[in-house]
Amino acid sequence: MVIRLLIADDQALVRGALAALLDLEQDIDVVAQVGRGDEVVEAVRASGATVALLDIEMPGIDGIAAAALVGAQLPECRVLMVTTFGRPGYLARAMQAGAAGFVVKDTPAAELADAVRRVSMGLRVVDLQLAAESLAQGDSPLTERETYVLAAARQGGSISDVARAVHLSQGTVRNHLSSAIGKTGGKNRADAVRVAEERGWL
Amino acid sequence: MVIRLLIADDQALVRGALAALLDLEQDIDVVAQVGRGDEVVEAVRASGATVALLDIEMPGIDGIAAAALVGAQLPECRVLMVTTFGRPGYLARAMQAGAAGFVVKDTPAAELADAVRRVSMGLRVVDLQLAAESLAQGDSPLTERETYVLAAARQGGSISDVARAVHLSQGTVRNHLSSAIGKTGGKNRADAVRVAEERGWL
DNA sequence: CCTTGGCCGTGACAAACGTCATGGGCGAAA
DNA sequence: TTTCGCCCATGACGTTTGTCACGGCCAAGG
Repeated sequence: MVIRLLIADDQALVRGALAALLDLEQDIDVVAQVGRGDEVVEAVRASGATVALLDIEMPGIDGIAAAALVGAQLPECRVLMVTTFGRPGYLARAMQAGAAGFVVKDTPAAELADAVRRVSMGLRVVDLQLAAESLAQGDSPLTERETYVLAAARQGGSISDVARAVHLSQGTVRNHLSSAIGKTGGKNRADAVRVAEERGWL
Repeated sequence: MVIRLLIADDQALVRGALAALLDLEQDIDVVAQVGRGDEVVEAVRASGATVALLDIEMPGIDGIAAAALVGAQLPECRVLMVTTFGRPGYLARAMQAGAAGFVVKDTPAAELADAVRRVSMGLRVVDLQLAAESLAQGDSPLTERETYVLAAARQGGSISDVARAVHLSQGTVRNHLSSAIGKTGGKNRADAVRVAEERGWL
């Protein structure tokens, strides 16, 4: 049985290169390519793909959200996440969203086709080290609003800027940020943002 | 004449995929692949590559520094930079380092082989829009120490942390940072870091 | 020669920031 | 029902930060 594969990555060069790489395999057909997260579901439907290879960083919606949509609407299509950043939080969120596998972009190219095959057969594919880190670190301790406020503070504006952006009082914003700083162990707002990004909590 | 190509990218998956893509072309032979900047020169020498495809973000030394080394030691090998981030400052620095071309990773895959061929023939390949931005923005207005201090402040520590790291007085650090904030147009230290990174001034 | 500009430092001041205590409203769990 | 945690807000506090004015050192260039 030949695998019908969809590739989603925002970088056209990488997308095309991955397609070229995987098209060399006899048992894999690249039947669709998209560059935005919000085009994934429609493309899977139209192409009848049986496996979707999704990058996380994408315009529109990110790959994790796209994976959740695919899982909900087209469960016969299995999802393999592939991403640049091996952040443990990403793995956890991707699995929660129903992804069947998770591969980072610095795994050898030769293993990718195997990962696709395994996912296609219903197996799970995960990076062991990443899984360990993910377990060790656990879920995000950040509250919904804390995450939201921290994300809004990412661009680097003053408290009042953030407050305007999220429609909250300045005091409330400061409280949420203070709490986020405490939970991340950072010494700054900027530091907290950095840590949270690293952990995949944003 | 067949083109002997070296590919340097820290992400094995991308590296292999690009190799697969370009190996499909009759007039291109991928003769070497490396994952670190500091292995580029030796690999070019050993493989006799005539064109080097270099990513910028790499461990060891970055692609720009590697391009400078190749230009100095093996001028018969032309360099084509390929990078994720289309930062004008990167383009400027890459060209100063002797690169013959500059491609961002969201150009269509079909154009990459052409870019390689043009570079191989001695032509220059640059993204027009990026070149315009680069000219409009000009060189970094930041002073050497300002750049240094700003880079040290990147990790997100307090003034005293930065001061310790760069062996300067706290007051001096604040002056340099203030100046950098003014020149970047940022409203924060964090904001200034963000802007400077975007522009490729770090 | 003298001016210019980068570099380093000090001191002072206003604004922004991080922390804390406090309090009310709300939904979920015990 | 009561408790608990999250959410929102306020006010107060001490600290950090950003800005400015000022002075001294030094190398490059008019």
